[in-house]
Amino acid sequence: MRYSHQRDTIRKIIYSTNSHPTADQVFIKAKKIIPNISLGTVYRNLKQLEKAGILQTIYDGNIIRYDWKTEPHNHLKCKICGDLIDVDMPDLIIQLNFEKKYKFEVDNVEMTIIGTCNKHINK
Amino acid sequence: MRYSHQRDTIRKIIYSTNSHPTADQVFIKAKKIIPNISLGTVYRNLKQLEKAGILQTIYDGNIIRYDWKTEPHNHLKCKICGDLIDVDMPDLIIQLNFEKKYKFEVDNVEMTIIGTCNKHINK
DNA sequence: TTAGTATTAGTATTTATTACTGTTTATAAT
DNA sequence: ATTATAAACAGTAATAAATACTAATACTAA
Repeated sequence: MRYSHQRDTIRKIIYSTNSHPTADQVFIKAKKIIPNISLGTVYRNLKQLEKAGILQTIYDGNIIRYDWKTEPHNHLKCKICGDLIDVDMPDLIIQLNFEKKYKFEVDNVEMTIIGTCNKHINK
Repeated sequence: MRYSHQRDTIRKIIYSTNSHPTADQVFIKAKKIIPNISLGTVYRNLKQLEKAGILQTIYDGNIIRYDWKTEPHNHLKCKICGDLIDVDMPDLIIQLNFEKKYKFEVDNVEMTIIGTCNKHINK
């Protein structure tokens, strides 16, 4: 993969946040650095970076978000603010259960836990 | 919610399959019963039936599918044939862990386990 | 039976994403 | 350094999923 200023900018945007931005949000940020960058360029590069294992796509309902964290992990989704919070999960227990019970070879587990994050819990 | 032939047909279509159809797949089936049914009608009624708790939406990647099973459950997704297989999950363990660890009030857990289903495993 | 309103079919619009095309740019070889 | 070449680009058009709109239709309570 040849170097390009646009792709590098897009990568840096993803790597500088934990907010799991959408393609459009990346586009908005990228325009502040490269004003005439094209939305198609953003989509194309996000896809390319994913393919290269440099970032990961996550499905938040029916919209696609991008995450620099490529190790397996899952998300807590706040129903109030919509924030996605990264969590590490011991998938192994689940994995083993299903392989036996359903004769199903597990590759990975996509999990979103929906609820209320600590910002909205008054203790 | 007032009776309508269209809505009842749509409900019956969902309730007669375990294939978790998309809105478009429901539309195709519905047209065989009501040839001039509109796609908008299908979308509107699926949404209405979901709101009424009569069916459930599930996110398969970034596409929306519909399921008559409204009790909490999760899915195994076969990467080869794309089939979604219903599974019951003891969510409670996960739920309790996250509530303590992240101060996060869990409502529900959306989980898809991706891998290979038993149709493709030659034993 | 009728009045009132939810629902409909059909169409237009919106939103997210991908495809296309002529131009630009990174980079390897001269 | 110059050039050749293919990757990448901006800009635009096209596609697909879902929603919004509107005049006509059809439930259902009175």
